[in-house]
Amino acid sequence: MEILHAAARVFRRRGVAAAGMREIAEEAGLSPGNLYHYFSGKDEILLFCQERTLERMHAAVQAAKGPAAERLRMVLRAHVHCMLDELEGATAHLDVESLPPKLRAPMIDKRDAYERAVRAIVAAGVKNREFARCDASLVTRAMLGAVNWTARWYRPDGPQMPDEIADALSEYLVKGLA
Amino acid sequence: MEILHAAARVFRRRGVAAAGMREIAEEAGLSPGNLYHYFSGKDEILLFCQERTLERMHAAVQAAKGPAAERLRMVLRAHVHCMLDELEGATAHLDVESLPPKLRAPMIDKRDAYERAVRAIVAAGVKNREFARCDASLVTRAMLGAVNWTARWYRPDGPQMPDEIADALSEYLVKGLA
DNA sequence: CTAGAATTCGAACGATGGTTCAAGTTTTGA
DNA sequence: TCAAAACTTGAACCATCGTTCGAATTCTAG
Repeated sequence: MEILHAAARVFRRRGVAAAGMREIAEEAGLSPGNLYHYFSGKDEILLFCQERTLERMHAAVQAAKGPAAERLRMVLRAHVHCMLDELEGATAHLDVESLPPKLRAPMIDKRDAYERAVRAIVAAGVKNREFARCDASLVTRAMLGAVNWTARWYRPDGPQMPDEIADALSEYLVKGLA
Repeated sequence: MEILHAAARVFRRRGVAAAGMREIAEEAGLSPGNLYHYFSGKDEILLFCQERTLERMHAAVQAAKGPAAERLRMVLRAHVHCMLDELEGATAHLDVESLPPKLRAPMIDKRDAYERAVRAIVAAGVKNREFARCDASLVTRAMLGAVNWTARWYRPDGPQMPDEIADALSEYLVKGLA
């Protein structure tokens, strides 16, 4: 859906709270009122953006095979690409609080499930001595923080491509577990 | 200033954009209109909150002595404490975009100066073989992302104290440089 | 060709948010 | 003691935001 792409660009440019329906409408090339023929409101637009991204991240977890270090690198790389490739990822983990409680709860569940999945990889690596002993929960949050943060500083016209960032970042983050 | 503490709590609880002057006033124990006797508006309140935190972080950089690894750990630990100890830190790096351009520019300068200072420690460590070769800029951003992210998931009633989080997190982040 | 459905528009509504202000109250200092 | 300064208030103002709606336009199918 083209509208979601447009909305995601505005969310990213202005921040979710500051993004107005009028600006989203203009970015998508239709009138403000017309948005409501496709979505019930701003909340639903945000929800769809977030679900899209989070499903892509879940898929990356499922697709990861091999030793824990390798799986972790794959997931983190996919996560970075979600954040940077299209301009949509930023709203996923980053603004769950903007949703009304009814929509927020299931979204948080999915986000937590993703975090648990990543943590499980870390824990598995610790168990078979691939990684040093560590607080898997804390380390997982550190990793996710580092990758989520890319959405804040990445500039498409910067010196590095998303792919290089994904490589270098995931390598550094996994290295800290050795 | 007690008002700044109250404002910071509301910023943290609701997010900067969703925090209203009326709620800040109530949290601070005075009337909405009275806020304007102490600050020119919401923007200025946010600015002061951010400056306070950032100055504390700069101070931590100045205070750090010893080998690069040790200095880095000290800075990161201080950064985490800034985020979690008082409830004020979260607005610092996290919502610079909410400021109007006039106030934002000098704020971004200070934030960038802090980032450069941290990066300088990383680069110094690489230069004297304390750390492995790496992209100092990227690694610095990864570290800052990880510590900034703590403000998102930390809960005062959680199992870990800020001090434990600061220790474990800084240790993991520096370990990735070995 | 045409009737019905789908789409599109933009003005208007109600709510909310930051801010102002005239008027009261308290504090200060001589 | 008392006047000036500082502080405090709560209502009101204005802009903006999400949303609604009736009407106009375009698309679709028989």
